[in-house]
Amino acid sequence: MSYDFRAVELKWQRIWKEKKRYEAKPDERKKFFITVAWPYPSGPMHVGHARTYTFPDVIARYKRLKGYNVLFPMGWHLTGSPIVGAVSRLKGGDEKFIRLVKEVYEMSDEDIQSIKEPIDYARYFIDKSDLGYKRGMESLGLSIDWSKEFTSITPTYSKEVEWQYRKFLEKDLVTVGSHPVKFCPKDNNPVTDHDLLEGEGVDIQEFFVIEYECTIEEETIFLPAATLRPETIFGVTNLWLKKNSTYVIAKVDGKQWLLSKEAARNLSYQKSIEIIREIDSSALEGKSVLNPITKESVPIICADFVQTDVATGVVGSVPAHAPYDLVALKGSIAPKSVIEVEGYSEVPARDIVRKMGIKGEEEREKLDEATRKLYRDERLKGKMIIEYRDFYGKSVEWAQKAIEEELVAMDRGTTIYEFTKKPVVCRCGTECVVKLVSDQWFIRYSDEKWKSSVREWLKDMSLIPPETRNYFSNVIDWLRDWPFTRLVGMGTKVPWAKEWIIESLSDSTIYMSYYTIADVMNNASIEVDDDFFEYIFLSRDNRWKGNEIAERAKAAFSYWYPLDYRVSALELIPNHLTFMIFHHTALFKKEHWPKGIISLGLVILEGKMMHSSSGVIYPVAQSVNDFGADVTRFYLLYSVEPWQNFDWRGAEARGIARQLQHFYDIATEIIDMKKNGEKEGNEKEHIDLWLLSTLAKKMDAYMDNMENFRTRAALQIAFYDLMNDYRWYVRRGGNDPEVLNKLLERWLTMLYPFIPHLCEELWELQGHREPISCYLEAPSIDEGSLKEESYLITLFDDIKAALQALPLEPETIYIYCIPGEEGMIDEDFLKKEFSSDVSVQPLNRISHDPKGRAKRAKKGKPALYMEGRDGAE
RNA sequence: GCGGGGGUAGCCAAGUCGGGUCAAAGGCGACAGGCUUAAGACCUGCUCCAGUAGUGGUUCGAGGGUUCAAAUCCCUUCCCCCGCACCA
Repeated sequence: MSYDFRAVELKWQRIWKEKKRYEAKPDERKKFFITVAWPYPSGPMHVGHARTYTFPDVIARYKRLKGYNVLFPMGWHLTGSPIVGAVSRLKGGDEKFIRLVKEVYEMSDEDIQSIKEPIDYARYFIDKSDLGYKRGMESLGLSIDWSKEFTSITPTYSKEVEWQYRKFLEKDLVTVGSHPVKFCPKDNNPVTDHDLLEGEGVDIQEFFVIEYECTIEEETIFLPAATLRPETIFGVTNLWLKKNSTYVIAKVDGKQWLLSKEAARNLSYQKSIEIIREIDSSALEGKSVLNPITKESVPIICADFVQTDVATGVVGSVPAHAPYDLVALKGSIAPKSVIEVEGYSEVPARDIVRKMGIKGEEEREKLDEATRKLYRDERLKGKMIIEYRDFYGKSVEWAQKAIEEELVAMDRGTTIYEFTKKPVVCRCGTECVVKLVSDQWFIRYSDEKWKSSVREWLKDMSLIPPETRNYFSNVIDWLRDWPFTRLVGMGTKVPWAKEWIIESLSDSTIYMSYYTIADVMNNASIEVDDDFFEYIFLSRDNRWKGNEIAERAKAAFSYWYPLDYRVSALELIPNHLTFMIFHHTALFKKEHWPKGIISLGLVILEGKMMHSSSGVIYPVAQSVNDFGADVTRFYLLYSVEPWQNFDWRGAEARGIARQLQHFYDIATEIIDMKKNGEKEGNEKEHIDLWLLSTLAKKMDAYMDNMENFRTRAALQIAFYDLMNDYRWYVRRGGNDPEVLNKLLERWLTMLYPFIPHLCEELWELQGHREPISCYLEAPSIDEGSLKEESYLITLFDDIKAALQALPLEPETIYIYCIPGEEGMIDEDFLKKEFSSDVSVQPLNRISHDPKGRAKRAKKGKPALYMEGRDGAE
């Protein structure tokens, strides 16, 4: 009978919803609380997301089978700028984006018209669109408790975020400082990589600026040379300015600097700059400047290769170690070596220029490469060879730091920021600059005390897969202060600085705690404050004590918390997952710190990365439509373990549909046998005992895998292994309806977490009134039947293998076995299987052995001899 | 550069921690046969090479080593993927 996946799935989804099957309330049972990263609904839900959410569903369903009271909730992450950006692109008539939205996201003109605010766009992808997340999750049959749904901008939740950050302020875990960002001068806003036309992935680099004093028209002017290698200051032979170019004299943080015109503009986003007058570089050629460290006087020289739009437009020249400088000087000034490095002569820059065959300063690509290579070698292996204080013999890295400190101390050094690659262009067409955002707030993850408490807790956490432990530990080590405030996007405002918004990763670190109380809060209309959270989370007595809402929330929190498992992605370990641990340790009592983290791998589509923005996606809605929810779920879990990367291939999904259909057919046959009352209550034969015993073994293995989240291994056992066992049973003549129904009962239970609709349906057809549960106890194991059957299977395989190498049709198969083993050989079965006569001859009763094969018989492995139909062997 | 993961038969992917039972699970694909009016459905078989007997040979990125024995342990080397922070 053809099984209608969709019809049955919709039926059960309706029943689950009507009976509120997955709404979890505290009770006397053991609890299991699992959460998964809430989606950011900025586009369609695709099969990659489907795996992320199906995996915890499988675990949740399994835990329910094991008798746990399970909470598996869901919410929506709306914080941040992409949704806001999408809406402005929609409204601004961005053609490329509108085409994507229409063709891939299936938005109609009306849909687009209806979107006025960012929240409308988010809502569209939550539950309005067929491709939306909530619909996708429901169509997959996820056992989510929707009564606890909320978003990251739900007002009461924002109150919790505010509480969290005020606590941080109190505990001195936040600090204010400055931070460089990519910035569009026209939009007057920071830009993210997604907002860029050009320059995606370009980094911001910190340059050190050395101020060289110079007297110009009787004024003291500083020439700020930007460099990545301040230690080479000992080898500076001259300064470079761009030939015939307009420079300016400007007041920068109280001092007079000479800057290129472009630099003055760019740097005005980092420092206070007041331009005094312009001056052409030619007017400065030949003047000399004072090296602040060596006190030497070196000349200013103009050259073409200087880029006025990079850094300051003033460059220190170190011909011994900088290929550009060496080439540009053309030997007019002798290089001064300051670093000695293995594999190079006294003037390393000359070596590499010769080796790479660089002819002139116009060969920029080669010069850039030479610069990179030389810098790497010198930094890694170089030693300082200058006689200055204790510098001689020290590493380049050490010297760099020492010089920086010294220059800063003598007020001749500072830092500026610059892109690693230019240009960086905003979507609006304007070239971006590096802006130094002052009064940017940071979370002080660098705090050693905080780090060590996180490290301590990490030891006790269950981390899946185990390799992630190391990863976490490294992340904790190199985690720096995190700027958590933004100027754009949706989110919660920083309570003490309302012009700032708390950015998306930073407002989602402890939201799991809110799930525990979300249903209470969703149905209450009260104004909460910090005290409220102090009371329910930390049991600090205050005016909320005795308040009905607060008491209910408190009870729910105490019951559900801590979080048992957080399900997320491998790529979130360097930020979100680690932040979560940090924040919990800082805010909650130790008994409420998260117990485990499962990090999932990514999903690719037919070998390609899926990106909603590129349109390379396979939406969940389509998969469910094409194959059904159970097939989609099964397929997402059967081929690799959750933490491995998964490649979605349509051809394989089709194969699964056939297999599940087949399973359905077998199951209904078994059910019909029972209905027809065939052979009820007979004494159990060997093969019946074998089936139940092997089933019991498989159940053990299944549970061992499920407990360790190896869903793939568990599913392989629960489906394919049992399918093979079933086939073998039937092949061996097994047909006891009672035994088969027992098998099916367990089979359905084991498969239920993976393909719940199909299992519920068959469970009902089998005549059960109650929902599937508690059928995970295995039948007893009859070791004897297992042993006997495996003897026969080995024999069967041997005969098959031998026959394969022979071109004959066997007339008689002679089997020579150790005396006593003959009882395990089912002659009738072998006769039937090989359409041949079978003669079993124990070694002490041999009657026919023309080739003397009997002597090859071993314990557990009989010897064989076969005679063909034509008389010939 | 730093950190993490990985390279297994036509493809995907187990196995590697705890060497042997590994020519190496499972799936997909291909092929053959069966069942059928027919089938993209199902069943059986087969898919490194050789073979008139359950076997032999050569394989697990490359090279070397340890061992009676290595896909599995050690060393060297090549290649691929991911993260490195304001992106959710």
